[in-house]
Amino acid sequence: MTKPNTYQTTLALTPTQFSECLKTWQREHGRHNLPWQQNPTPYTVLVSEIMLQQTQVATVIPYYHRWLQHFPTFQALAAANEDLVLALWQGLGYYSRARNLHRAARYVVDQFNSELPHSINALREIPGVGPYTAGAICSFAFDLPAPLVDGNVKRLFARYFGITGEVNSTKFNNKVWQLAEHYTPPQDNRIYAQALLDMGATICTPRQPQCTQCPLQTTCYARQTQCVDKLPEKKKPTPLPTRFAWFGIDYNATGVVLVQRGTDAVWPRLWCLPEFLNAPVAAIEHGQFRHVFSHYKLTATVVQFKAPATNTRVAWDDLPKFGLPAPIKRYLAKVRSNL
DNA sequence: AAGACGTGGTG
DNA sequence: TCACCAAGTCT
Repeated sequence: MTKPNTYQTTLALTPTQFSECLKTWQREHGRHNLPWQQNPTPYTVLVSEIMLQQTQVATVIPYYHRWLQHFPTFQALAAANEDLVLALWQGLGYYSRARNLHRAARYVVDQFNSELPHSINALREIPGVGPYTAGAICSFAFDLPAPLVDGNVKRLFARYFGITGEVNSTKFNNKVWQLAEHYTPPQDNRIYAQALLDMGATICTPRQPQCTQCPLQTTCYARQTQCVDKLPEKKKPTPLPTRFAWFGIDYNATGVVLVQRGTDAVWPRLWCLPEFLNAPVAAIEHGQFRHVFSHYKLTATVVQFKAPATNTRVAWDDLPKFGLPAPIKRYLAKVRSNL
């Protein structure tokens, strides 16, 4: 007999009660003015969901508007040039999302006649669309009953249902998805799904959750047992290692030499100062910068060097046309301001 | 299964 | 300065 990893209180709401409670809360207290909630189409839902992966709402908003101005439809995006795609994603991070979204548009145009399918399985064929995004598209684009699990849902469910085990372990994830499916309402899933996200973002927050404002407080496992700050269980993070890198700079009053990075490195396909694999010998240092990634810290040294005449020299005024890594963009802005 | 993959906001 | 976090996916 295995120990159950879920503790349901006798007070737990039925799926119907649970979804009705959340939907009522959403109508009164949820977010209704986000840009992608205004006249949503399957395309705008896909764009917003990809941009919102691991990225906060406030950060996404300006990118979302700019994106739709340049690429209003699947067809427009499918026909776009990759440099413009990356330039418009510049600063958002996780750049494979941009290339996947570009590929997704081509896939939808070619395979689905420019219309998103309604089934989870078909949606999952699309580059960059994983289990969460497929559920989000069904929910937000089509108002269909489909489970959706993101960080908000994991946190809210872990607390409400008392799901133990390390967050993102296979066992934990399976349990959350199982509950998400069980509690998905057959009708009005769009507003229910939005309620899950908005509750997680505004009430059931990671730190200092607003339990007194929560419509689920009287039946919440964590609230009843006063372990809200213990759930979901997180693995202690290992400190980030530090790596070193060296970049060469060759510039004048007109512009600066840039190279396009490969697909297998960080900052794939972005334009960057040329990177040296090893510390250059006897080079003149031009400057340094530090940068923190999700999985390591970078200490970078920039050295002066003479680039081959065949290298691309980008005019200062043309930099916005290229996608540059955020720290490189900052560094070059400073260089230019000192000209 | 675990690691790669960005960045900016916040306490 | 620093730890933690944010609507995950891919390999």
